[in-house]
Order: sequence, then C-alpha cells, then structure tokens
Amino acid sequence: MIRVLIADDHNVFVEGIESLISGAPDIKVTERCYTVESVIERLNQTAIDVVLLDISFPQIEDGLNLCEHITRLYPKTKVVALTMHDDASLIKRVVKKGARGYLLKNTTKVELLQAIQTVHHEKQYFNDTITHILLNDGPKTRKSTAGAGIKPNLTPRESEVLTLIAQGLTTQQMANQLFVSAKAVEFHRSSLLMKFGVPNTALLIKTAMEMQYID
Amino acid sequence: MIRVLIADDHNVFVEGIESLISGAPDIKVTERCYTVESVIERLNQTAIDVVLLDISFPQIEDGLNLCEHITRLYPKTKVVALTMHDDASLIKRVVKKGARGYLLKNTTKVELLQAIQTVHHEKQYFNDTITHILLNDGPKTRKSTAGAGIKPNLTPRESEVLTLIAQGLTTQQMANQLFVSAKAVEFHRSSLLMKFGVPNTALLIKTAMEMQYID
DNA sequence: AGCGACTATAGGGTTTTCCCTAAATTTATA
DNA sequence: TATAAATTTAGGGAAAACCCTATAGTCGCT
Repeated sequence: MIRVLIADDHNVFVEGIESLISGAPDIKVTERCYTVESVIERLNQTAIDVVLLDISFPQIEDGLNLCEHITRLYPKTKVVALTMHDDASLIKRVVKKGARGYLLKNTTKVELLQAIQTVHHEKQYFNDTITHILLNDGPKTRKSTAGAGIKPNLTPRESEVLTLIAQGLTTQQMANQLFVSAKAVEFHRSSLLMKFGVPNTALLIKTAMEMQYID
Repeated sequence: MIRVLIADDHNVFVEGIESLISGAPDIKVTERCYTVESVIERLNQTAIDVVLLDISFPQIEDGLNLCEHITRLYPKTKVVALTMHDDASLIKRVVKKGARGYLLKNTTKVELLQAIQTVHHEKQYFNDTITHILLNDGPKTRKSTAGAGIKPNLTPRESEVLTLIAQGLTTQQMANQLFVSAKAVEFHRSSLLMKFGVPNTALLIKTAMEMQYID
C-alpha cells in the first residue's frame, strides 16, 4: 500500500485528486495538508511514501523550498510536483530540488496513478510532454540524470582521483600527490559524483566498488 | 631504497644519525634539514619515505606542528619522532599528530634502522620502553590504535548507521530515519571510524565492504 | 550496589566536502 | 582548422563531516 500525502491549498483540487486515486487498490491518500507547516508536521509524525505537492503552495518559492526540505530530510519519501505551469526553467528547478516526478494539473487519472507508482519504485516519472520541454531547452540537461545502473566512462584523471579517494585521502592530500591544486581535485571528485549519480563520496565508493572500478 | 629526510637543528646529531644509517643497504639519507621551512620546501619538491624528526625543533610546539603538517599533507611520508624526552604525555601528543614511530635519542643503530623499515611498511614502531610508558599511564590509550586488519565488533546501532551511510544518507537523514538526534548519529559514525581505524567515511565504506560488513 | 557497555544528547570548533559559476590551456579528433 | 573533450585553476558559499569534551539514562552482569 502506497501512502500518499496531498499538499495543496486548493480544497477543490485536493478533493479531485483524491477521487481520482480512490479507484486504485494499492494507493491510499492518508494525509491532506493545506499549509506548509502542516506538511512538515505530518511528515515528522507519519511515514509517507509519496507527496503530491502543488508547487504554488502558496507561492512557487514556498513549494520549491518545501520540496527541498522533504527530499533532504526524508529521502525515502518521494515528491511528485503538481502545477499548472509548463515552462522548462521551472521544471528544472523542481527537479533540482529533488522531485521525482512532474505533472501538469490537467493530467489524467491513468498518468497520475502511474506517476505515483513509478516514483515509489525509486524511478523518475516524466511524461512525453515534460521530457520534450526539457530536451528542447539548451545543453543544461544533466548528462546522467537517470544515472542508475549505467557504467560511466571515466577519464584517466578521474580514475586516479577515484583510486586516491578510495585510499582515504583528502582533497588536499590528493592535490599534493598529483601536483595539482585542490580545486582541480575537487572538480574531478565532483565529476565522479555526477557521473555515478551519487550524492556523496560514501556512496561513490560503494557504487564504484560494486561496478568494479575499485579493487 | 627508503629515502630518509633528517630534520634536526643540531648538526652533530644529523651527522651521527647519518653515519649510523650509512651501513644499511636499503636506506639512504637523501635530505638534511636544519629549519622547519626547509623541511616543508624539500617535501614539496622531493618524494620522501621517512622523516626522522627532532620534536624539539627548535621548540616542542614547532616539532608537533611540523609533524602534523607532514602527516596531513603527505600521508605516504612516515614520521619517526626523535627526542630526549620520555614522558608519556609527549609521546601521546606526538602520536596524535600522526607520527608512526618514537625513538629516544639514545637509541641504538639496530633500533633506528628497524624503526625506519617498520614505519615504511605502514606499521608503527614503538619499542618496549615506549610501550611500557604508554601502558602505565591511565586509560587514555586508544582501544584500536593499531587497528589494521582486525574485525571490530559492532553494536546494533553502529551496524544500522553503517548500513545507512552505505546507502548515501547524510547524518540528518539518518537521524530522521532512526528518530534520534543528529548528534547521536554523529557519535555512532565516529565510533565506526575509530573501530575500523579509518580517517573518513570513504575509507570506512571501502573497508567495511572488504570485511563483509556491507553487502 | 557497582561496573561496564550501549545509547543519546549537547555545545563548540575546525576541516572537508559539495555546489555554483567561470575561464584558460591542452589534446584529440572530425 | 574548427570543435569537442579533458584538464586545470579560481572564488565564494553552504552543508556536511569530523573532533573534542561532557553528561546521563538504560541495561545486564557481578
């Protein structure tokens, strides 16, 4: 059973979403929140699998902040952004804040249920419309946004840095060893995190070992 | 060939050390430094395996700082502390600053050569006298100072935290998940680092995986 | 009742990591 | 020779990790 929290300050809309979901056997709306504060409070008290979050809640900035807050503090809880806006820059900002899905408010019942199930299974949900918007908007689209399971090709330097990180060296120590600046090392470390699609060195090491880059 | 740098402001002593070492086939004194500055400069230009460091160089604080500097920036370079003092507190301070060996200035040739070779092979060198001084001085002696290769026994909580770190969670996220404070999680993380004898989470993950605590 | 291991918490501080943006140089390659 | 990929450096800023000391409650064992 997927536990869903609806965060929207429009009563009518909450009702609508809930009725759409009511048909699904494995999804249940367990919480309805009309303010940012109540969302934070609820998450602190109850385990929630998916949050359907109106990004204009009540203002766009509030929604983005709340989205960031949720994904930072409760990584198990997935956020699907709901909004009436369909511009690329907003979608990107939302994704950057950790949302796993993005739906326009004129979405269908099928799409809504599918999005909930998809994000709950650790995947991202973006329909064709959203994907199209993202793709047709310059080169800023992350190389490895999907990032799961694919083996990144490392540059020679990146491999070196990866090996040194796995030896427990700090950035400064690596810099001394490679005879480059700390900033250069930082750059390679950052590239590694991006290529492997991980948030920190701990998971980088684990992932790299599993993928046989180390050992 | 083990490259040795002697750091001492007493000319006579440098000469003495050098003549003692001259007999060894696999050890070579490549640098002699009479000031802190020259040590730093040399290390930046030349690869050194072992530094024989007079802790009173010229004052105790200077030697300790230099020792810390070397071990922090050049972890491959091992430091053997040389001094005339034999009090426990100083020994501990030196070890805390990263020295891998501690010799009194009335040491023998055999001991000197053995100390150089031992620390160069990633091990620590403390003779019976030093060990005795450390043991007979209260409970402050670290539980796992040696730490290499032995499998630590983890408490239930430590195991949990280790697993969560390996999943890439931050301290705050773990705290939320375990319903405890961030400080509590920090404590367990710190215990893990100590028990495994590693300096950071990157090496913690690698070591824990190799020892089959993870996966 | 006392001891030790485990757990949790706190305050304060330093270092390191991580993120963002930006730009110059080299090297390979189409 | 453009173009792209790789490497290097930089500055600033926010978050996280790391280190230290100190207290305190719980539990099991002696």
